[in-house]
This record gives sequence, structure tokens and C-alpha cells, in this order.
Amino acid sequence: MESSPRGRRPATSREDVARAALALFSRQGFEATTVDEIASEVGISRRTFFRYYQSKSDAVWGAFDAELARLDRLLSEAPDEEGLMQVLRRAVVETNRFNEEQLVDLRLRMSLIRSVPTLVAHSAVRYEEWCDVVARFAARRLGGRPTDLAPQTLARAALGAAMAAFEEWTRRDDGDLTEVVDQALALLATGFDEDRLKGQPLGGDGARIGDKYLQGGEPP
Amino acid sequence: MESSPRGRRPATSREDVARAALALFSRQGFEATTVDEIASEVGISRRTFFRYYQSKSDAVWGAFDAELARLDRLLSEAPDEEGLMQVLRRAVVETNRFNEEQLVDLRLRMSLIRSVPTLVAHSAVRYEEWCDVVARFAARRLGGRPTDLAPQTLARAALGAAMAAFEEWTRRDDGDLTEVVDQALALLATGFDEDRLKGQPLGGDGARIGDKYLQGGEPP
DNA sequence: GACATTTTGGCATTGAGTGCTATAAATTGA
DNA sequence: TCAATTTATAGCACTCAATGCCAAAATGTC
Repeated sequence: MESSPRGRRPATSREDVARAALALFSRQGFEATTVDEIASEVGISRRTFFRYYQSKSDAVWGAFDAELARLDRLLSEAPDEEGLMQVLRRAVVETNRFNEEQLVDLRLRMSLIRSVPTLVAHSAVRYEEWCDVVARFAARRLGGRPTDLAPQTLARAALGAAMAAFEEWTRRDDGDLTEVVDQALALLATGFDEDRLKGQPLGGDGARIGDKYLQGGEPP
Repeated sequence: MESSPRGRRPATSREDVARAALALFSRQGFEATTVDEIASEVGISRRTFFRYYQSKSDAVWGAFDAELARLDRLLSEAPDEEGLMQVLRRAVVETNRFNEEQLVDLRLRMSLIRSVPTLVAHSAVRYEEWCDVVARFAARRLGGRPTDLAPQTLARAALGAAMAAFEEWTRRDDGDLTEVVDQALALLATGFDEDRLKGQPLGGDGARIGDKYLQGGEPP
């Protein structure tokens, strides 16, 4: 099947390195873990670690690239009849459907990403790639270039919604990730109109937005 | 007037350090500028630089803390009758009203922040503080805690809109910052509904949203 | 076995950031 | 004027991430 690989075989894989790194991070903390430790855990040299991941932070992001590609595909393949926000909502929810094992890992990753300052910082770089994908989609739908105000605003706002959903999901130990993501994006589509938020029913499952999104809100 | 300061006088000020740093960054680039250079430019030691700013990146953020406090005040003092998004929109626009001299600096700062990866990363940390302020406001208005999904989604989405506005303003050399910020937040309040985006008039100045926000969008 | 290819390891270097300690400069009070 | 106190600074040592460079190891090919 595979064309014969020519030179020396890799001593390990990106996956194994990420696994070892994540284990160490969760055991002794991100900052307290040095690259040397990760490297020696996997049996490679420090120098080689940096050939697998550009930075210590990058090791936390696992297969994010693949997820991005999937989001891009989902957004591109959506039928034109389906509305802008509806496609976006469905695509983002879909890319966040994981099995139990993946979810355990993801929860660990996300809790690191949102609590360790170094990783909070680094996340901005990775999330920018996510925004680019969404902005390109928005530009196709709205017209204009991906760098224009409308696509950029939509992309960054959608990112914000997704981040809020992740944070909510990470903080609470129960709850379905896809459901929270769906709620956040639905919320975004309301334009945060107070009337719609507090009372009116929303299409789709017919639930009142207020029932699901406003924990402390009393009816007017 | 001032109570007499007790010990040795500071050799410089945060403002002067920031000014020198910014000048060097703009001349030779952020990465190519070392903390030693900045320090010696201001006539202090490297060690002392880190007593003025926690990191090299922080020097780019000038008086961001003051801006945050102002936003907080504007959001707190708004009348209850004024709608959620209207208050937010007005407050964010207001905190971004600067004079010509400040705008020159700001343009430089923002162009660094959005183009230098290290600063893109660091921005996430500072922007989180901004989100906290908005989330607290949203929680007061919507009920519940600032960490709940709705306030968090609104805060992060609003941040996204503001960032998109800054990016647009920084990229184009003309254009009024407050106007672009206002447009982005108005856009957010539409919920990105395609019908509203492409045709319907919006309250306030009565302009069609499509006229202002969609450069390439043709009427349906 | 010679050769090309790919990965790895080690070394040196740069530069950010931190902890510690001594010193300089300023006010206050006797 | 001198001592005590207070605050800011300078300098040193150290850790650690990240990068460039080059030699060595491992593998397939001819």
C-alpha cells in the first residue's frame, strides 16, 4: 500500500508526544513541566521534541488542524438554501461531536487552555485559524472579502460564542458539549435582544430561549 | 498638594517606558527589539524594566487598565431603561473616542497587536479582562452569574465584534474608529440575520445596515 | 558496499523572566 | 547634621523556552 518510507524511522509520533505531555501537565501542571521531562518521557531528545511541536503549548492542541479542515468542509458543502447562521451552527456543533474517550481528553485540554495564562495566550493564535475558516465562509455567503467588517465580526463573534460554550462545558462536569455549543450559537443568532431572550419561543425545537439560556432570569 | 513621596524617586514613568518601547518596536520590529535596548533607551536597567511592565508585551498596552475602568463605569451608570445592547454599544464606542495624537499611537499599537504573533497571543490575556467587565454587566441585566452561558457568550461575542472593528480600522488608513466600532456592535445586535443584513433599515440614524456593513453585498 | 534520504542528538546561543541582595536616593525626626 | 526609614534601582545568578548548526544514526536503493 504505502510507498516505502526512505530514511530513518521516526522514534515516536505526534500523538504519543501529545499523550505524554498531557499526562505530565495534568499530573504536575503545565508550567511545572519542562520540555526536557516530556522529551525524556517519550524517549527523545529535547531538540527532537521541537520537531514534533513548535512549542510546549502546541502539544496541548492535539489534532486541532484536522478539526479545522473538517469545519471548512462542512461549511463549504452546506446547501445554499440553508441560512447563514443555521449552517454555521450545524457545522460548529458537528465538529464538536466526540466519543467518550475523546471527551475526557478534550475536557483536560480545555481546562488547561482556559486556566493556564500561557495557554490562554497561545490559544489566540490557534483560534485565529478557526476565525479565518469561518470568515471565508461568511464572505462567500454575504459577499465581499473575508477581511471585510461583516465576515470578520461574524467569525469572531461566533468564536466567542463557541469559547463561552466550551468554558461552560468545561466548568460543569455534566452536560453535553454539542448541546451547549448549539445554545451559544443560537443565542448569538438572537442578537441578544432582551425580548427574545426572556420570553419568545425560538424555532427548531420550539423551546423558550429563556428556559435554556437564562438560569437566573425571571419572566417579565 | 501632593503628600510628599517618601523614598527615592522613580527614574522614569510607565508612560515614558511605553513611549520608548513603542518607538523601538515601530522602528526595528517587536521581536528584534530586546528588553535591554528598551531599558537602556530609557536609562534604566533591564531588571527595572520588569518592575514597570510585567513583560515586553505589556509595554504595548499602555493605559489599557484605565480604559477598562472607564468601560466599567459607563456600563454601571447607564439607565435601566436603556436596552442591553444599546448600552453596550454606546459604552464601547465611548471608550474608543480618542484625540488625534492618541489615535496615531493607538493605530501603531493595534497594528503590532494584530500582526506580531507574540502580541496576538498576549492580547488574549488582556482581552479576558475586558470580557469580565462586559460579562458582569450582562449578568446584572440578564440575571444570573457572570460565568453563566448567556453573559459569557454576549461578552465574548462583543469582544469579537470590537476586535473586528479594530482590525478593519487598523488596516484602512482612513475611517473613524468610533464609527467602525458602532457598526460592528450594531451588526452583532442583528444576530446576523441575512434578511436584516441585506435590506432592512435599522433604528438610530435610519441607515440600511447593508449600505454600511456589506461592501460587496448586492440587494436581493 | 557506496549512496541518498530522513530523523535524531548534542552543542551553543539568544533572550525573556524571576529571585535575591546590596546600594542609592529621598523623607522624617531628633 | 546625623541616624532611621522608605522606596527605587542595579547587578548577579539562574531557569527555561526556542532556534540554528552540524554530525551521527538508521533506513531504503542501486
